[in-house]
Amino acid sequence: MDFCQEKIIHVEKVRIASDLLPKPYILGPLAEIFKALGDQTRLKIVFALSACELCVCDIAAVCNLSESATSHQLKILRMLKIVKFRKEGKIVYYRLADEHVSSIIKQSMDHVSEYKFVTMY
Amino acid sequence: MDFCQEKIIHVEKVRIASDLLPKPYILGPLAEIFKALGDQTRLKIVFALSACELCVCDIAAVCNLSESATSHQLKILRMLKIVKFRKEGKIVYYRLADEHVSSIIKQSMDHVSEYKFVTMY
DNA sequence: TTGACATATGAACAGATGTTCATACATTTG
DNA sequence: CAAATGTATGAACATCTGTTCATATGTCAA
Repeated sequence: MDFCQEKIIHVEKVRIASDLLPKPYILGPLAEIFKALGDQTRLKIVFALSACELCVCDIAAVCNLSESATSHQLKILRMLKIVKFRKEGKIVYYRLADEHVSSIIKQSMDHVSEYKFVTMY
Repeated sequence: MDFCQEKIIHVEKVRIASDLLPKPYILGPLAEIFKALGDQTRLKIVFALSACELCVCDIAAVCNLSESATSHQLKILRMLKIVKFRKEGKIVYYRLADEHVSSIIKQSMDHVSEYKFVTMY
C-alpha cells in the first residue's frame, strides 16, 4: 500500500464519497450488468433487441454470429436479467427486460455522440 | 456457422433490427465505456466521483486501493472520457465527464433495485 | 539544487473471458 | 417412435485484463 503521506487529503469529501458507495451486494450485480454490455457481441444483441422481439436464429443473423455463440451470450444476458424470453414451440423469443436497459443504452449513445468528432477512428 | 434451416425466420424483423445496429465506429467506443464500468474497481471510482471531485489519494482511500492501481484505472477512465481532471500543483483532481455518465449510473441502479429481492445474495 | 511527495507508467503474472466444436435437449412432424 | 430442427451447454483454447512491484515524472519547499 502507498497512501499519501498526509493520510487523507480531504477527510470530509472522502467521508461523503464513501457513504455514497453502493453496498457490495448492489455494486457486484451492477458491475456484472455493465460487464455484460461491455462486449461488442452482447451489446449488438441488446441493440438488436431494442428494435423488436427476436428469436435466437434472427439474432444470430442480425449480429453475424453462430447460433452457438449467440446462445451462450443470451444465457449471460438472461442470467443478468438484461433480457427476457418466451417459448413458442421450439422457437425462443428474446426481448429486453425493462425500460431501464433501454434507457441505459440511449444515454450511452448520447454520451458517445457528444464526443463523436473526437473519438471517431 | 449453423444458421437455422429456413434461412431467416423473420426476414422483416431482421432487416429492421439490422438497420438499428450502430455503426462499428460507434459500437466500439460504446462497448469500451460499458467494459470500463463493468469492473468493480472502476465502478467504485465512478460512484465516488458522482459524489464530488476527488484527488487520486482520496479516491484510493474511498475505494480501498493502492494509489498505483487507482492511477492505472483512472487512466482508462480518462482515455474513455468517462472522467475529466484538473491539476492544482502536484495534486490532480478528478470528476465525472458529463451528465450522461451520471444518468447511466442512475438508470443502472434503478434497474438493479427492481430486482434486488431476487438478486440479493 | 536537493529531498520529499503526489501521481503516472511499464513489465509481468495470475485469473477471467469469448469463441469454436461436439454434443445434448426439446419440440414438431411424419 | 424416429427424424428433423431450433436451441442450449460443456470443454478447451487463445486472448485479454487487473493487480503488484519497481521505477519514472513533475511539483513544491528548503
